[in-house]
Amino acid sequence: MPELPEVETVRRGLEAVLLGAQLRRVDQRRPDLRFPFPERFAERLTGRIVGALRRRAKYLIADLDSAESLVMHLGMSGSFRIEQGLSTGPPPSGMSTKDPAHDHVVFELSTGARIIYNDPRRFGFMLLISRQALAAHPLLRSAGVEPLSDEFDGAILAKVFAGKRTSLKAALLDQKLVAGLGNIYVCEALYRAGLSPLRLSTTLVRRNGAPSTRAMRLAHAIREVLEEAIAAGGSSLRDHRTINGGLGYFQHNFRVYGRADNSCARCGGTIKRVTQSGRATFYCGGCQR
DNA sequence: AGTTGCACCTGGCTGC
DNA sequence: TGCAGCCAGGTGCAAC
Repeated sequence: MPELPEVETVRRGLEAVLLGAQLRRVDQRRPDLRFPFPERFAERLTGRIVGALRRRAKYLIADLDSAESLVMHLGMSGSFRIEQGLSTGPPPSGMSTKDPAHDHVVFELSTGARIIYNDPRRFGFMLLISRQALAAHPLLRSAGVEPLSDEFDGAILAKVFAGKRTSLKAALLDQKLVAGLGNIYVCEALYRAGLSPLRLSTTLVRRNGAPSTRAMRLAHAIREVLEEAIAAGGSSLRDHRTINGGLGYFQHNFRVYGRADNSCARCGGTIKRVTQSGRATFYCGGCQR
């Protein structure tokens, strides 16, 4: 599930129930996810009030009234769901009852709602970082430009691509260059921009460092695909769902991802699947150059 | 220093 | 039906 649009969708869903709420009880059900939980994790959270829920790159950041922030990453398979107080009996039809074996953290709120973090593969993690140290923390400090920020444009892309020896695919997946893109949205953005994922990233930079028109096209495509995905509630692959148990819809708008051997809607060419640095890349050999 | 490949983990799907 | 093998949204780190 979780690239930028999915994390943003989760943020919006959680914000609605979390903002201003007190964490009445925190149930940490195992010692670690990808990393060990922080020392006295539940204790440091219990009684705290959430003042803001932000996103930076693929991280969710909950600012607490204790001068610490809870930083969360969903990894590959992490998800949250919200249960309102009365959770006895069967769930409403159409809502998933995720397997409780992978419910690793349960936050009980003063409002009676429960927020449950589920993560089968346990590639996600949670950290507690003092707000003062937050900006300087390696995870956040090294994160690249936010693709939905005002400053994001072709010129920024040209700047971060300059001197790189890698393909566009690898460069866009590098969180230190552009924050929040993952395998799906990199494939989709490159398709929309008509650029081959195999192309060297430096070919989007003019000799004087200025962005080429390709760089501007790519910046536009990235912003567009992310905004559309967020508007659709993100993508729901496999069993991933939004906070309320509903599905995101953007997966129906994939134009190349997961569509190997289908024909391209733009040029009629055949969509290819290749492997780049160990990950599947989908693109149209006909119209992506 | 910059890049690539592997490891981390579980579950779902495919094909024999 | 059973099961081995492969694949998956991410990312840190070891190895070139």
